[in-house]
Amino acid sequence: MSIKYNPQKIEKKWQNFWEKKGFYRAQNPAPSQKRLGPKFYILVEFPYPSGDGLHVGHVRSYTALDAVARKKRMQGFNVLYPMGWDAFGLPAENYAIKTGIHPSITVKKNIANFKRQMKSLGLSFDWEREINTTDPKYYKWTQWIFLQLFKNGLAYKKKMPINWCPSCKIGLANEEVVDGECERCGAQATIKEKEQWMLKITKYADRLIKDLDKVNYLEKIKAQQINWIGKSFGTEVDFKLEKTDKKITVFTTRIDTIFGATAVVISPENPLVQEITKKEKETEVKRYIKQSKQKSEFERINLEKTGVFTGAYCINPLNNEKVPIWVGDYVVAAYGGGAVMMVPAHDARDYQFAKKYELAIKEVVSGGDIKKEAFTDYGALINSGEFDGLSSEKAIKIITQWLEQKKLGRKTIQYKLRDWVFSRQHYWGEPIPIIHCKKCGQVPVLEKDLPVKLPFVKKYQPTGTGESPLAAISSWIKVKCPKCKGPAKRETDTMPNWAGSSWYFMRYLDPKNDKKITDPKKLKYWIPVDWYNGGMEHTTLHLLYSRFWYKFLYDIKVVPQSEPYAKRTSHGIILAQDSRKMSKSWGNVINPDDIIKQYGADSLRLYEMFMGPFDQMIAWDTKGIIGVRRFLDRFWNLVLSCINNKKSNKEIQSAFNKLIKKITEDLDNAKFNTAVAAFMEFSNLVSSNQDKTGKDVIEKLLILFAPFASHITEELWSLSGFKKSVHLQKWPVYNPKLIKEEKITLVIQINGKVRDKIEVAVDISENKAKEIALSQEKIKKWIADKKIKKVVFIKNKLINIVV
RNA sequence: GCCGCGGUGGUGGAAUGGCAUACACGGGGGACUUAAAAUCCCCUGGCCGAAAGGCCAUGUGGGUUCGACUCCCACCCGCGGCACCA
Repeated sequence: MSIKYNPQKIEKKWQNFWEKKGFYRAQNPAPSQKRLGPKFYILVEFPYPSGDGLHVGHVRSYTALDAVARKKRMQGFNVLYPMGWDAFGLPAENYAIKTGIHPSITVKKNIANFKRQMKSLGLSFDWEREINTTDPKYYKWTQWIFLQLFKNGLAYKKKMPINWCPSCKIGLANEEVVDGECERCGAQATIKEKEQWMLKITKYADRLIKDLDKVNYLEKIKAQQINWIGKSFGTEVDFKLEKTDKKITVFTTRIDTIFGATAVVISPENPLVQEITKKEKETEVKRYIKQSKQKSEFERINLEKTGVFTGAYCINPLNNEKVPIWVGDYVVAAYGGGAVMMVPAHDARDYQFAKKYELAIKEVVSGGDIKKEAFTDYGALINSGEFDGLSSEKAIKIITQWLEQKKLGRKTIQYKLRDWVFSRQHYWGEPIPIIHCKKCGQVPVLEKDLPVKLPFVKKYQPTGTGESPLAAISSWIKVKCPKCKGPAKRETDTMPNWAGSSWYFMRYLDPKNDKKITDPKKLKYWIPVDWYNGGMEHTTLHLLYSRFWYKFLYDIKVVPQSEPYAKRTSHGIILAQDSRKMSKSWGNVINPDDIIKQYGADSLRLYEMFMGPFDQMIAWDTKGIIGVRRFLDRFWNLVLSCINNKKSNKEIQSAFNKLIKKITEDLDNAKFNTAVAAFMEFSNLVSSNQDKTGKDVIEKLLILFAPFASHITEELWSLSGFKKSVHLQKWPVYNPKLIKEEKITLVIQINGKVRDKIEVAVDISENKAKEIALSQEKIKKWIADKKIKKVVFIKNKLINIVV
């Protein structure tokens, strides 16, 4: 064995070679390129280029899908596998506050590092299409989409509670609030009302659920999205206020229990509170509302349910009973109108509330023991007048119809999904392209004036008023109103992190187009993304947001389909060796650079695919990577010792054809771990049959293995004397004839237990098999003088003799 | 509480109705070496047995089936998501 496997020596060489040759550039369709082959668009989530560099979790997703991309190219597909940078975000801004270094400089540095790391892994990204969300040429189009949303009435401003740190005097993003405290200074975070830009995602709630039928996402992803949107069918009922024409409308999914409603409870935020509260109760109610405003989210949810009587009453439309109206902060303001009917006998929360305030508990559905606890199941109605005896299911239908006829209620659908809070009071984000004019109101920036560039500032410190740092740059703020040319002011809020990533997959198709967001022809050719992989944590935010934007773009005829991603998978996170999360503070972070340096990129790639099922969480184990490296060493020697042999024998050929089948299928099904295991298994077979394995199989084996270990295969391929890259070879196709066995091992069972195995010709008949089986010494012993009751024969698998 | 996923050797895991424990790690033994590392070869679920062989074992308890890790029912445990959503 003359040459030794030395990844450090060969990997860089081939990475440079591939880059120079431009193998991985996707071809856009043009009239002259008729024979491009079918397209295949593979997308992995682009990273936020943090100062910490690439995480082994990124590597897991990128290398697995890199293997898929490489295989698809070899199968003749025109593959697009792009990469870019989701570079707006708080860490860069916080770093700027600390050091005064502009975020764009930090980001540039981090991107260079990420890119170097990705290249050192031998990933086949098409770097010609690299995008960066903080590039004005990119965010011009993010702003453009916002303008379309605004013009179509889907972007609006509304007073919303935001997290506020009274010590830093700054609005906090949800992720900056840890256990109710400000992440920076540890002060108790409070709530502050502020005007916020909102996007009307709720308008798309139903379609976002329904269209999941059209796509191939992992079931758990679909389930989580459906859950998050939270569609529920129910009834709205109007409770007339006593002695007025006003009414309170409540939402319920259990209209069958309305005869048991002993109070109506409205949330403290409900504007009706002021209107209805009786004089004598005013101080008490005001005090209560003030108190609940000071409560943290945690307190509101976990402490005892509380409330206060307003002194007012309304009328239950079913039985005309007088029902007291209470204010309670356990009622969610933003859901179902912020008002509920309280049915203590049949709702656990209402039961608790009623016990505390000694309100009546009236049983109207039989089946439980309401002295002990609320009965929340369906049952037969009692104490419900003309509806007595009906089942809950029927009563829900009939009572709703009754209400509809009398115009006192209606069937309705509620969603848990809320509109998307789209404003951030931060510097490092896309400026929202709106101009405020005293005369004309909110005026969109003219499209020809896009992008609204983020101005350079000297101070990134928060302003203390809750406005973004942009509010301090008067020269930037002062503009002419595009409509009336009068003096006006720019919007100073910026967009959230999620903005740039909500449409980035479109820009890869046409990254340099400055006339259009993307050429429609290219959209038509490439979209949908054929396979999108990313983290489970993005299911309910990024994935949903981007589907929403895409559907909107479809509605305004910018894109040709209504769903952007045909298939979505998710990789499990990689924990540290100690099974905790990798974190700098724990000191258990694995840096891909170190692994590559020590074991080579191919070992890292292969290990991350081999470590366990792709979608499952798993702990890092450095022992495992040593095992993979050992395998590569053996593989190297094996190839070199067999590559000049003549022809493989039947057994090897048959095993190899099975391997082709397995690898092809496993890659399509994201079963990377078993694919790698199959390579190991086949190598073990070759290892003990070296003289029977020839170049016919070895050459194809290199091709088959190239998507996984892209460097070692390229080196061995070239050592074998080939000039053209292994990655430009055709993907092997298995020969069904060679896969078919001539002989099989037939399992003989007695009463379902394996007692013997025999080698027989394939497709042996039942009678023949039975004859042979019964003649086996071992089997004779088991049967002895017992009577054979039944014989089950499964062709080419087993024969089971029941005695 | 609701939704989803999972529970298999000492460890990561394989097998979705038909040979349980592939592949790898770790462990044990041997070869090579003055020695060690590396490498190579053999063994490695538990129990009984000298061996042949047998019995037991896929979270627990039932069921369906000639046959169950796999399907059905009930339960226990772990993980992830949502959660005062009426």
